[in-house]
Amino acid sequence: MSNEINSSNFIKNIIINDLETGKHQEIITRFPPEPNGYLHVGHAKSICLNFGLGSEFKGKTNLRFDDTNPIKEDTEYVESIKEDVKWLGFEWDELHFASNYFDQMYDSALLLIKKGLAYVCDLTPEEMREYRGTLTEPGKPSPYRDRSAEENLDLIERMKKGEFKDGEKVLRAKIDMSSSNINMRDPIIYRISHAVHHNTGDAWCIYPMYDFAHPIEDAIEGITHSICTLEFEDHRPLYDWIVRECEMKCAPRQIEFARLNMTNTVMSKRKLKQLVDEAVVDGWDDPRMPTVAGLRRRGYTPEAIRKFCSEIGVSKADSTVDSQMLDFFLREDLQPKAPLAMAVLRPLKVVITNYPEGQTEMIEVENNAKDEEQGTRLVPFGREVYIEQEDFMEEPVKKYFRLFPGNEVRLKGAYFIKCNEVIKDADGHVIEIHCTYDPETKSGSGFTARKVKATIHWVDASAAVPAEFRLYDPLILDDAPENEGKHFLEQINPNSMEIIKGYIEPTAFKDAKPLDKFQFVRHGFFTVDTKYTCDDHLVFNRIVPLKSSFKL
RNA sequence: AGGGUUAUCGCCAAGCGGUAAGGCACAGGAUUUUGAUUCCUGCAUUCGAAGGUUCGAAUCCUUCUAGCCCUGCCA
Repeated sequence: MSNEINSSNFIKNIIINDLETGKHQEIITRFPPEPNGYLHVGHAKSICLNFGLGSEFKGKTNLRFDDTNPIKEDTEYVESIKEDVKWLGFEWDELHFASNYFDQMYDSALLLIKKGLAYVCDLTPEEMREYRGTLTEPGKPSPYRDRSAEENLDLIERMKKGEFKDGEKVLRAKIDMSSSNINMRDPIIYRISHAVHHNTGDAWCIYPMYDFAHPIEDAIEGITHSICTLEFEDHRPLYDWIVRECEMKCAPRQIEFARLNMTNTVMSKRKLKQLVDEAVVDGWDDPRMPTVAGLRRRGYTPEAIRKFCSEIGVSKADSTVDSQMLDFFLREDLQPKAPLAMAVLRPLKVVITNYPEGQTEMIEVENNAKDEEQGTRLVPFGREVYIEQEDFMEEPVKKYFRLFPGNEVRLKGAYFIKCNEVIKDADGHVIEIHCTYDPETKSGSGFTARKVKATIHWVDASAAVPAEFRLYDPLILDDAPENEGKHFLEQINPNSMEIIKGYIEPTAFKDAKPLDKFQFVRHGFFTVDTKYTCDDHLVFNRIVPLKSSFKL
């Protein structure tokens, strides 16, 4: 996936400089997710950034699982992450697990102890908090801060052997309890956790903390540019301290950028997990989820997501990208690809009274107006068709130029029809309309004597295939002021999914497979769902509606 | 004695002392067998504010203001 990041950004400039000054001959980046959930579109930004930089500068990019906290991690997540990265179109040079470096990390911890730069601390979490100080007051040294290297070596060994319970002891780096940067106030670098790890099983009962593990992971892999999000800016001094004091051969450079925020989108792994755990959604791949798996099932394409990530840019300014931008790149990508087909979501029966009963003819329709190579197909047409309810108005409003009594419109690919009669049920609802057609107006015949101001889509009533259409709205209405302060589960839009039973023309879908994309005239872009699909009853997810639908 | 960081159009975002790119959104107009698409056109005398340096400042200096992050044995 080369040159999709074309625009300039500050990280690129740093890399160019590092290459030009000879600091590096080759750059190596990495994407380091913790396997504690599925990837979402925010991760896609990081993936595109890291892999994009790697390929643009002909360097390397690793996929590394930052699995240092066994209680939150699972192999289900590592598998899904691998799949999603591949689906997005990227290939990693090396695949690693932080947990495979546990031995080296432990050795580094021993080194720190020997250098007098780490100590075992017996403070309870509450005491620890107290000793840490506050944002405006310095911390005070732990009473265990001056234990001898010998004693610390003995204690860490016994911690490793499992002689202590969870939380009883920790290993801390000895840095500066009065630092204005709280991360430097003797941060914990190892904690005890008697938990089974998805990769190392029960081999370990002490696990390194992120601040200690991450720089070591990067350094071991020779990462030149360690790209992370803004909230780690305060951690950089600690990152550099660890690399230096652990005497790593390679000194990766941490660079922070602003994480992706998008309007109407929940971009928090924790909240997304909650939606799954509390069964608010169908699973991580629910089409309403902003997860990569959800977007895929909804019908988004890797190309559109990549283009989006490259166009939104990379900076350090907190920002919220308008989700309309993603929609735009989706339409742009799908427009020439997805064949145009006819589907009627809310059917209204039209009887063409002067069309011979029992007669059927095949109408030739182009598959994609933008791409002639996609050819044409034959669609059955007969005396009774379904049109969209909104394409008929008994009493037309101003500027309405679709069907109404006395008006003539074209049925796409077929004939002009004129509405003569409106049939209603006992309650006065329109249930059927009667029209006449003009045989001379057949599509392609060159008829020019009269013009119509509208063309509407239709499906043949006897040949139409029932189908289900799922329309989606954002799960969360984060723009609504009345939602402010509410627990996020109470902000869930109860109408985030609308299920509509309608009809599709039979022809275009004979060989439809899950994830095939279609453009339904006037309704937008749809994909065949990966579930709930059987031979004669397809379920379509609406990926994105047309830019602006018919506003009256 | 808190520290870090950000601020360019409604939303993203280039710009790095030589006189404000681009995209999204929006608004007009043209074409259209779907009011979509496509196609033109318009859209920051101004860069958070105020001073200063300079022939020249979004870019340099000073002060101020606002937002975001940091007090997990999470990452």
